[in-house]
Amino acid sequence: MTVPVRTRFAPSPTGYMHIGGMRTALFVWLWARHNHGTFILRIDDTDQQRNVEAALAPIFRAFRWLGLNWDEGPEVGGAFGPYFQSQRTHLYQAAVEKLLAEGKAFRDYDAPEQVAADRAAAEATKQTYLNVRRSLDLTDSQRSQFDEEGRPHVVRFLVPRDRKVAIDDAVRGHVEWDGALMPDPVIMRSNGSVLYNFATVVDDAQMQITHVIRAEEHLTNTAVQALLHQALGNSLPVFAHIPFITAPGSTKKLSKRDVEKLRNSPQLKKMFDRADEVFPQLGLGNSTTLNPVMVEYYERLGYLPAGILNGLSRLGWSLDDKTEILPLDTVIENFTLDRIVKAPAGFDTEKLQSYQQHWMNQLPLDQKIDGCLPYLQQTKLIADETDAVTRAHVGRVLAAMADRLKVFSDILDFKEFFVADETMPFDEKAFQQRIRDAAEAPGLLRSLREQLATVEPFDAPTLDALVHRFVETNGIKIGQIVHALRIATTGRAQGVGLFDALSILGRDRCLTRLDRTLAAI
RNA sequence: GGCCCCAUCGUCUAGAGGCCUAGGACAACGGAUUUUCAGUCCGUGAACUGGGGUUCGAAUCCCCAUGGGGUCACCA
Repeated sequence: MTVPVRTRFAPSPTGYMHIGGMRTALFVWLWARHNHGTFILRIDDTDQQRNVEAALAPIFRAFRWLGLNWDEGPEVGGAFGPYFQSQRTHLYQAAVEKLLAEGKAFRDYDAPEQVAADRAAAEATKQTYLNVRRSLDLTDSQRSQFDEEGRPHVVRFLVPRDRKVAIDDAVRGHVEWDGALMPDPVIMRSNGSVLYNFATVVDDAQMQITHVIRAEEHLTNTAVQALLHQALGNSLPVFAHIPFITAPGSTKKLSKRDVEKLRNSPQLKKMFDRADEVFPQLGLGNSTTLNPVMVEYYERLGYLPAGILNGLSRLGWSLDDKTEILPLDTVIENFTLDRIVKAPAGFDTEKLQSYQQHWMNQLPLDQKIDGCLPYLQQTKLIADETDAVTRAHVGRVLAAMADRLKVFSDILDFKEFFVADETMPFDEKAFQQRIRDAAEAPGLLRSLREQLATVEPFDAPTLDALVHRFVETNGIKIGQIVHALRIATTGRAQGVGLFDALSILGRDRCLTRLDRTLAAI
């Protein structure tokens, strides 16, 4: 009989979802889905923050955005709740009592200063620090006296120092530690609350977690946790420690602080700059409020879940020797723990970008429109109420943009199709170079304007033919007119295909803009 | 420093003794296409950390060294 797989991800309410944490969560989720098992979300809020709800919102938001649904946890409930550690104290208390009663844990009355001194002494002599078990030698009367005095104490788990602990990690293989080298960990504070390392063990057992999949930094904790499970009479879950993600161009774990330090690295600079360009327009702050370690950065910039998921899946995992493009279904079907790479993976934002581009290019036009409309609305480039005409216009712009749309917010780089003709800004430098400084440009534009006024129909192929004929008739090179025409009608030196741009704008708007240009020379 | 983990192109990775004169992707570089930009197509350069074993044969197994990293709280 095989036991149904139950996995969990246990975030603490930090106020944002870390992209590396998201990768871990994805792997945990993937393993559950691959096995048709259960994925549980459990909130590690043992250190009682003030505003758990607000700090949790971005985390739930990230899961929802990527479509990583949880089967048990906050908001959905489940048979093993509550799913907030802060509401499970009775379970922890009971477990502590049990260990105490069985002599597997003890009350430690040593003052914190005493413990610190012990530690310092060990360090001074370069010895492995082991807590001194003074309280174990207390007589019963001394102990009851201490309790009567209300002397503060912690509860420590009594590590069996005469043996080793070992686990068979699903990604790292056999790992073992020597109990003789492990200090007795505090499992309950003097205020009666328990520590994470202990709560996790109690929760994993009570929630019948079969696979503890988490980041590598927890590997060391596992020694204590395995011992604790044994002491509590639990069977051991399968552990799988996946490597963390390193910051781009670094060998160190990707952290929020790290990324701030790297904001001027070649790779990340673009990401920060883009945030500073786009987020202010949307009223979302800037690269300080939302940076590339946060999942929300990608969501707000208009990345696709498929792109992020593909990128995250390939960070420390691969299907085979050549498949890069992976729809989620394919990953679910093929995801196994033994294919997780043991070494840390560098977070490569450019590769992420390439997955994103692929998935964006796959997206049907209609969905591109849906994705872009909110950006145009939030920046007042179009009205909040979109009618069919607006929708069609956005569709034409997007069709012309083609591969130029990498993320939805890129639509904001093509404002020329949405701003009023009378106030459309001109790129001054380009205007100077291609129109004012190009001796023949004004005359050519004037004469071309006459032909544009009457040409029928006003569509891209016709305009294309018209301009080429114009070039021939006037004995000029095409470069002598297209640049000027582009700047005159769109205000910019770059953009979509010129004739697409003209036809999208339509005759009237083109003429108006041309007139403005001619008047500005 | 103790304990633990890790080690293939710049980066993500394939590789579980002969299929490897080490494959793919991103990035880089060169060329082609082009009215700009984006793209597309073709091509180029680029790696098994070092040293010992084991073996007929090692990127693959073992040992040592080196390097990188994680962790050592009444944080999670």
